[in-house]
Amino acid sequence: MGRRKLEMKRIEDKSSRQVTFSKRRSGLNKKARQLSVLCDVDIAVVVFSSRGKLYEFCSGRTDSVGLILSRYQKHCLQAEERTAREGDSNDTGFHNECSRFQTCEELLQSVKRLVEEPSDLSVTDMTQLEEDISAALMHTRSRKTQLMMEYISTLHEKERKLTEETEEMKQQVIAAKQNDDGGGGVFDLATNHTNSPQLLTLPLFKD
Amino acid sequence: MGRRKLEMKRIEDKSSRQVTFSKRRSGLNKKARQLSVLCDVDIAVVVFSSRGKLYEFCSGRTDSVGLILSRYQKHCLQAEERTAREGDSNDTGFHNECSRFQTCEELLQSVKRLVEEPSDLSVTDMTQLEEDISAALMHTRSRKTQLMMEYISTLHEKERKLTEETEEMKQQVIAAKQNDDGGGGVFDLATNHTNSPQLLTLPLFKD
DNA sequence: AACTATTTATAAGA
DNA sequence: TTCTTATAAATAGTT
Repeated sequence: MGRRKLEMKRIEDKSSRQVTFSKRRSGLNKKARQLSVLCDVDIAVVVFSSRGKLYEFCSGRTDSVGLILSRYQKHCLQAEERTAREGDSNDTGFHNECSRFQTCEELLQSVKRLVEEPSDLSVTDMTQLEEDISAALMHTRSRKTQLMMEYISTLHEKERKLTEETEEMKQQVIAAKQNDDGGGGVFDLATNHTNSPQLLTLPLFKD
Repeated sequence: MGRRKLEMKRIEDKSSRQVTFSKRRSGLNKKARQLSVLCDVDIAVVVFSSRGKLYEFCSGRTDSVGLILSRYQKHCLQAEERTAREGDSNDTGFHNECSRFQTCEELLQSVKRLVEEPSDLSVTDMTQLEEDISAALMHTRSRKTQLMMEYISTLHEKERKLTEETEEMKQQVIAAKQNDDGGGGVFDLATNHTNSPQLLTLPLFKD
């Protein structure tokens, strides 16, 4: 759409590539916003320009790319776990690759044994063990990062709510003060039940 | 664009909402693909339908939403780091412990060389390299965790302050209210604001 | 940044 | 669902 049809390949002229980027990026965001509103869905769009600059969009319902992304990660991990379980249903334990260790516990004990008593296991065995441990480590790390990101998201949300509440309070104080001055017929008793949004408990790093 | 202009609000009819979702989602992906090709950028799009189903798109250059998202997280953390240490600009290098590689760049290039051209380096050399890389990885990880913990601390602090402020406000409102008690009727004007939850934008890792 | 000639996307209908 | 088509929307090149 435009004066002529564009070939679908990288625009070589830097300047017009920049212009097209700007126009089409806003177009993409518009489309994303429309889709999210019309169809009632959550959308996040992340763009990295060739020079590494970050552009992001996300639908208003969540209003945080990070929130959608942590949801994405959670979704992926769950899918991963599902397929892992499908693969062989007798493996109740930790993950696919960990062929010989049913549980994390078991793995750790094996490692301990190997460290303590010089075993007669072959290099192949050790390689397998190395891979198992490495896989477990990867899994742990990814979960750790995911949990931290989620936790940060909840903190952001809390911050938002508290800021909101404080703003509200300020408004009320101003209103109340004005009532004192004028002595007129407007009063404010609302603060007793000012929807205090239950922000107190804060479980650190517990799912 | 269609037989008639659509209002920009949720389509109530479930069936046509589904049809529109399908059409517009593919449209959005097409737009994203075009933008990525024409302007040579990386794009990830994540959509969660209202029933929690995940749809994802990402540009072919990376071919992994996860990759782009981890880049997103990295970007955010770096931004956080920058703002966190506005003061001390004397630490120019990458890490302390990594003995032979001054910069991350240098280390990565060395590794690349070793992978590309079958080198004549000895096992000892490779072991050293392995240890260097491992050290860099450790360093990176520990720094990442440290930064996230610091960030969480600042969020906790913020939360504390906001809670405090809110408490104070409540006291003020109560005090103001008591001054009014002599007056006649009791009215409540405050709930007007209370009921508008006003979802504001909350940039993750910027502040 | 605005303006159009065109192309493209898509809402409704088949 | 898939295709068709009238119409709305996006945008390439221009000013």
